[in-house]
Amino acid sequence: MATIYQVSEAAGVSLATVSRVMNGNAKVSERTRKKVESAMASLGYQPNAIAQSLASNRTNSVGLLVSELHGSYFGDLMSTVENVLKRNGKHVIITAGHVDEKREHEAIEFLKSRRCDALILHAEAVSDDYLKKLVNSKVPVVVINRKVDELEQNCFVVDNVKGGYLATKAAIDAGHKNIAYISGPLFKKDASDRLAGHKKALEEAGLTFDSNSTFEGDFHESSGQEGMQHLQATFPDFTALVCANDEMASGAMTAAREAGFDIPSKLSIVGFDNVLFSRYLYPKLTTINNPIHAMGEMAAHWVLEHVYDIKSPVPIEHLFVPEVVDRDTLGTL
Amino acid sequence: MATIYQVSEAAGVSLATVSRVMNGNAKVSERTRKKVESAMASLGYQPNAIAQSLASNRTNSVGLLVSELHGSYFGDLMSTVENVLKRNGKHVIITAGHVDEKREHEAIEFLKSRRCDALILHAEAVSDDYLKKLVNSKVPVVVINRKVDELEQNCFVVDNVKGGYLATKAAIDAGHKNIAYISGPLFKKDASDRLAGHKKALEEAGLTFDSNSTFEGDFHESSGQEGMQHLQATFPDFTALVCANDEMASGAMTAAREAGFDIPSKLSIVGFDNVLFSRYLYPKLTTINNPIHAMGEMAAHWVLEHVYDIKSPVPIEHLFVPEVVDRDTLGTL
DNA sequence: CTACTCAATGTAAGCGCTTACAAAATATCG
DNA sequence: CGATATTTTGTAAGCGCTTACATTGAGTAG
Repeated sequence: MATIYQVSEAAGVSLATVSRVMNGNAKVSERTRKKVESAMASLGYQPNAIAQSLASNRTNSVGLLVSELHGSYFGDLMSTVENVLKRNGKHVIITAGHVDEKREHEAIEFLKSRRCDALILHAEAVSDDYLKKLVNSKVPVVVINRKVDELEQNCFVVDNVKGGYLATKAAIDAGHKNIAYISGPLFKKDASDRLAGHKKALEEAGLTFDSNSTFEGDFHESSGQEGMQHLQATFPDFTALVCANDEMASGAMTAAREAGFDIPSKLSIVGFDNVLFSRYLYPKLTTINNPIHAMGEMAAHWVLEHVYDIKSPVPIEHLFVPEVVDRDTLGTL
Repeated sequence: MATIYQVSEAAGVSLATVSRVMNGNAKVSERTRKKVESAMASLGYQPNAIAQSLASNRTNSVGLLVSELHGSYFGDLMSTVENVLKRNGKHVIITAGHVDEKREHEAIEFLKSRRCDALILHAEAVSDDYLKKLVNSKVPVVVINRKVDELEQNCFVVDNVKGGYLATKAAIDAGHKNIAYISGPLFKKDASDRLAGHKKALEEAGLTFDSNSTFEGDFHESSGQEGMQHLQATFPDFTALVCANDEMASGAMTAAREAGFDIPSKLSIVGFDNVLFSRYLYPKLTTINNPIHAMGEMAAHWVLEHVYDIKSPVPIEHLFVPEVVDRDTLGTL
């Protein structure tokens, strides 16, 4: 593997000059630039990014922490972030935290040890305090899908309360009065916010909230099935079921079908997130759009602007509004 | 950010000693190890991975190229690879090639410039020659889902011909005689292999292959819908439809439903890959298991064994056999 | 022709580590 | 107890770049 030194020799110039043409910054005469470039080409020279980073204290890479490497939600997030960053010549280093405090912590430390120029975190398990400390350290950080007090400027979140509200409101508007709810794990802020929105919509419509109408799931498919089964016992007669995400809605649909409910004639279902596969489901899932794409883009632009001085083409927003995606699983009563 | 130098000062030892306790390799007396460790702790020292890499010529990271960062298939692959590598203290740097020769090439060059210790490539667009050159250069490379002549030892593939054969055979065994097929883009080896398997099964059963019975899709959902519509015109009366992947099968199911076909009573459908969501579909998709999980694991173990001298717990295999996953979309005639 | 600019290039000191090799400290043994 | 083997520690030379500063060499004005 050729080094800059060999290039400089071949081109008959100094290291500094080669470095200059590589970085295109300083003024190099056309003649020597040509010489250097042809030397590079003939040696198949490829700069050593590691050495560049060490010397320049810039890695041109931003760390991205997600909970999992699979799943539609994270797939969308990773894709979006990578796209806008790559378009600007920056690279993404992705790690997974698996919603586990220790592993998230390690993942973040890993990204820091790789000297990422900035971090984009979808951190679910790590404490607010840790995040605050992180933000106050040297490395620029943005947090996705989590609002931390005092860190508003670094957070990009969807209005989960509103989303939860809209989901249930849609069911109410369709004439439903007995509405069951499968929540996410309530220690997670987004899950509890969505539930809060659900309650708000009920209240506003003069419906009373019955604690038997709710099942606490874990955001995974299977807990949607469990929830459906559980709710049939604790809260029979519900005509609509709102789920805190699409995975659980899918599970609930399966369970409902097995229990002989036709969707949506006998049971309406509303999801949340609008992940890609929600549209492949049958019937196509009515859900709440979670603008993960927009948030990822915004987070990436924030980084470009704050770290690399590349102005964002769009104004930086921190709060995103969810919307109802009306498809086929919500029937009028 | 503390450096090794500051640690060495605080502990009253030399750089080398600090380095030694960090790497745990050389013999350091218990006493000085303690001193160094407490100095590290009190300084919050975190080694600079970049500097370590430059000095040691080891990055402890392996590059992973996938076509996309989203999608079940790649999600599974990334997860699996990351899991086994992380378990062994290695890190994964993920990039996307987007099935475009130029972008794949760039992505690989990026991984090389980051001095990854090894590369795991799901490369679809780059030429065989390029891959051969790559393998013959310094960096250890493994290729997933693509068999390159002369590079058998570096390739991990599923037997696509057999998979295609099994899918169609399953339909034949269920009594179907008019079997349509939606293939992937035929310039891709896996797509053409699967189609070859399909033809082989037909032939073996004494059924003649009618070119009107086939539609060339692009492996995406929407081309499944198109394919279904197209085939109704060119090859009416088919009772079973075999699709070269699950996404297209899902699209075909949607189109079939819209056209009023009940699945599986009026139309049977068989997919390929057994991605996660195939089980969420309604009816649950009968498909061919593509052991992407196993391949990812194997690729990771190959790297651990060949690059890091960590013996693989399982014998290294290069060819994986697909199997039928019998669910609800294949009906007997 | 000399003095002075200013652009183009070179020199060399790091960046934070690893690791041969050398030196010092300690253990072993007759 | 001294000589030798062995363990522990230190010294210093890189790894492949970037970049502040120094140098060179034209070009320009007087």
